[in-house]
Amino acid sequence: MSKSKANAIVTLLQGCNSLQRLKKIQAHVIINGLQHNPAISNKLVNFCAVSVSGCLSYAQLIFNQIQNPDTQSWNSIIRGFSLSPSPLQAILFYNQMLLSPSPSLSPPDTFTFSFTLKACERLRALNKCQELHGFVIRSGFEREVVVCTSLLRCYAANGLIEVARLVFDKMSERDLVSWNSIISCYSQANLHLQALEVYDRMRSENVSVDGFTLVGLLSSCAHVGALNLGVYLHGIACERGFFSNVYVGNALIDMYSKCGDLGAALSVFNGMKKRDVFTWNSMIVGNGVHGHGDEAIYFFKQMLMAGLKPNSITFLGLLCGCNHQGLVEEGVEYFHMMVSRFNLKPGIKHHGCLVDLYGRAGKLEKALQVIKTCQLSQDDPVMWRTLLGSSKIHRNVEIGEIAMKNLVRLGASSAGDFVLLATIYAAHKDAQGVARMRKSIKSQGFKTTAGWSWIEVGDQVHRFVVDDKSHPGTGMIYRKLEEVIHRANLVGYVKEESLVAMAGDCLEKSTMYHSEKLAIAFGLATTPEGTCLRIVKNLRVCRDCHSFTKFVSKAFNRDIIVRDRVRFHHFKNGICSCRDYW
DNA sequence: TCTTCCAGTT
Repeated sequence: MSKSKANAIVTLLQGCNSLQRLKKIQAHVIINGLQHNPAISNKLVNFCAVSVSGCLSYAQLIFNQIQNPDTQSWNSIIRGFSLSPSPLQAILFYNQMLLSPSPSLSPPDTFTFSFTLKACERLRALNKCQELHGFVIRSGFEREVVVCTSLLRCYAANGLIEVARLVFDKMSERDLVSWNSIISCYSQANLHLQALEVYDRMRSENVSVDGFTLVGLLSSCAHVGALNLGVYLHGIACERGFFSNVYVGNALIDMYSKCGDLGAALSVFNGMKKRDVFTWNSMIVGNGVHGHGDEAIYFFKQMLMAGLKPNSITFLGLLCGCNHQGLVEEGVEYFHMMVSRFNLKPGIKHHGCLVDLYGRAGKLEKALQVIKTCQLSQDDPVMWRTLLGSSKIHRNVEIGEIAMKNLVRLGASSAGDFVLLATIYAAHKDAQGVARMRKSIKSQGFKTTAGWSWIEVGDQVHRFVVDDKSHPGTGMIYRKLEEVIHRANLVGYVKEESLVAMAGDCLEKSTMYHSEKLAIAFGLATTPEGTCLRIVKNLRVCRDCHSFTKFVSKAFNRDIIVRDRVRFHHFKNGICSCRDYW
């Protein structure tokens, strides 16, 4: 067999772009007796496993015929399977590799570890990840940036973010991908403050950012409502030419709309040259959660005109918009359109939107019917809780009790649910009903979810919980709060005693120092006159805090935007954008 | 070779 023939075939393989053509080349390989030439086998496996999707079984066939696969061939087949729908195969090949008759001829290298770890990441195979970690250390690969980055991602995917951080901290050398990876791992683990802290460190170490960094950071800014930092990152994106990156554009839209600035989201949208489904969805969802149903519908229509196919998230955004604006007919129409026009099966969340849509509009029987006709919904506490919420708005005892019974049946009833039903009884002056609910709460010893609020001042995000005393400026904050309450009282604020307070010591003790009040006091004390305060809260705003914030916006002449668990409240001059309906 | 965006979740 001549060397030039082998070289010619390798060249042919390099230009090959289809399986059909590959099979022809393979025929030449066999005719010329080159099937055991390692360079050629390598190229063949690599081509099938990586370059053409769906050829993995063929790659495996060729691989099995290689008598003594070298490291490169093993890597090709492991990589192919690590990215495939069956990553477990990649791990099996890795095991085989270690057990091969002459392991010294094909020792695992950087590539082997990173591909196998990718498979572990996708499979959430923690044990294998730990085993690999040990081997990486023993074989001296822990100095390799790529291997360590793969390791940290693998730990993070398995929920061990602290271990991921440890791996990151111990790296002798880091590249931009490792920085980006730790940021995105934090962001995906909902540890947004940590993600933003990594950026502080990047800045102090003079590491420059790229599109990936920006996307991870913007996503965290969106979640904690860190608008100032988001705006700063927007500036960097424009300056360094990342604005044309569609991922960055989408992350910017999401950040602006989650931080309550839909105008800025729109201008980013308008400036984008390339838009994908994410872009449109971000606009539709953004308008939806702000209660701008008609705007969401407008963007949906534009999206169709631009030739894009909506997906299930598009419809969630649309339904959410219809919901907050009370567009019942439109919402129902879109719900049915999912199947009839786009062949998308509504999921549990779409049903949830429909229940909410009917419920808020007072069509409680219809809402109940939706739950009853969907098998999945009947066993979902969120559905019944939604119905209970609607029953409270419309003071419907009968449906409220049905919802409560089902929550109890599912073992999912919480203190908040009993409070809701108690409110309905109270509205009907049913003292016995209220007493029964109070008793249930006490006897079952429910705990409420701890509420917290963030506020961004400068480039720092400050977090407060109920009756928080942990902030370094606690003394100043509480003194300011006294002053704020006093000035709010002067313009008409009266503390609202809610049923929650009536229920006494089994629920939150004091509505005086709810986390948003502390955040507001802190914001007023530390920002210049006239600055808009933006607060993000994990729960719904309570009646008293809602009223308090309205009066504060008037007394201090400040715009205050509160993003609660479900929607935005924009307080201005004593009035809230939700018109007290939330 | 290692990295990214849209919902909702008590």
